[in-house]
Amino acid sequence: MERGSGVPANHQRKVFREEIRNTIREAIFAGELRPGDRIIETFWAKELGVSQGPVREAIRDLEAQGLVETVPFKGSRVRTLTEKDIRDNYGVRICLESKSIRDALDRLDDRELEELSSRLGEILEEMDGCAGRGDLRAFTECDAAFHRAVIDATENQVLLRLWEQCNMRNWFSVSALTDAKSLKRLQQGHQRLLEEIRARDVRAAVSTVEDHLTGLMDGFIRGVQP
Amino acid sequence: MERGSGVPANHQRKVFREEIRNTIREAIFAGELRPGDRIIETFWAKELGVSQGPVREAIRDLEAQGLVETVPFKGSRVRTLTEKDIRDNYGVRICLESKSIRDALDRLDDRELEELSSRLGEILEEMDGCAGRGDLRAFTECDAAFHRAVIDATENQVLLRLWEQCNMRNWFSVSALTDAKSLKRLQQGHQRLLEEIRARDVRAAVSTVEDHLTGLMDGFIRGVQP
DNA sequence: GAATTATAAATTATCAATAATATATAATCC
DNA sequence: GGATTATATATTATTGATAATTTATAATTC
Repeated sequence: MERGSGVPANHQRKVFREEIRNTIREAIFAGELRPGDRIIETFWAKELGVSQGPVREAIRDLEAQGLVETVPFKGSRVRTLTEKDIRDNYGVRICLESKSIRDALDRLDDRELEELSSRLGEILEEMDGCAGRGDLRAFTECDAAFHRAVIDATENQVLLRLWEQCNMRNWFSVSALTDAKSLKRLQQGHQRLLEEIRARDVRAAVSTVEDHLTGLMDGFIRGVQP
Repeated sequence: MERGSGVPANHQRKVFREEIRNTIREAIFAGELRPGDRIIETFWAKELGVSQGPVREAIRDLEAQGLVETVPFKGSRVRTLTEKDIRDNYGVRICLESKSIRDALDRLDDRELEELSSRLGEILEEMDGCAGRGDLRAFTECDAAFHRAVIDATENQVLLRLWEQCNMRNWFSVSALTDAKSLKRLQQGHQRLLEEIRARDVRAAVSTVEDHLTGLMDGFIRGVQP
């Protein structure tokens, strides 16, 4: 893990911890590290050619993100999600996303709403492509981008920060929603949501987003608990 | 910072990081560290007789809690809250607390609701005492305990975790609500809230909690931006 | 004197080594 | 043989020292 030479004089200088965090997170998403598996500081230090300290910090970051559980002096493990964990999570996420729709429609004027709609439209096109070729990974990114765009429109940083902690996009690898038909259906749900947002129909949009997220949740639960 | 002898063989062993975190947080709440002030790792290490590492981790914790901002290689500062930050924060908090009321009333049977009510009643008594003697600090603790009790009743861990990140109890030191009269009024608001919860009147309770939190927010904003 | 470049000081980021703690394994006792 | 105690091993928590980086100060140039 070299540094110094090739790295441009970037102002927001990268720091080991971040790279390590991303590497471990990738290992989790890729399924190399499965729920319940231990994450051993010294192992990753050796693996990545760094010392224990930065690895520790990276693991703490993942802990704050809810991906990892740590017990003092015993160590860290990839968090195991129970069905209840997932339900709790989606419950809160629905709550936050409903608020984001209300707030966004409240504060955007017609021109801004049109901009948002066109941005959402672009995302939907890409999402459609992902659904067509059954690319779950990319689809999940689009899905996150869609919902995030609405939250961004509220310009509420706190809302964004908390939402990121309970959008479980990262856990997609265990999801059961893999077939193209499911993805296509999901994409159509977003299409409908976009139209309702554009029409400033808060009630309908909130209801649609609730249905959508509940559906995701069910797929998730089936994936985790087969 | 001794350890070892007096500490009981507690299963959830304390670790330096936590003590340090609490100490620094106290310094922030007590106003020793004001918004914008730097938090220097080596200073606190010397101050507390520990090394730099645990202090670093403690600061990272505070960062995750939103109390501190860090830029790589430059250091950490106590976060400065703008009026917008506070509004965003309370907006989300209202959202989460409204959900907690709905969910709690939804899942508790009559006996459980009675238990919750009596617990809330106890807290209110203590709160009344705090208001009487104008003890803002203790009052704030009671206030947090009250709202937290409702959230605990939902048994939704995610809700609890996110709520803790946007309950700004910790920032009370800059609050303008110091006179006994204000505290008394706040306490009465909680009394009313308790009655509405006990009566399972979701709509009224949600409305009351919105008013209450909005009032807190206004006091907060006045305190920050005099 | 203003701008620019060197130098020094302060601070963070990382490392390598050690202490503290927990878990696994072997030895002992009954 | 099963329970209990010692021993060894693995891992985390902490330390003290060093490298990397930024900020402040002095020297230089025009």
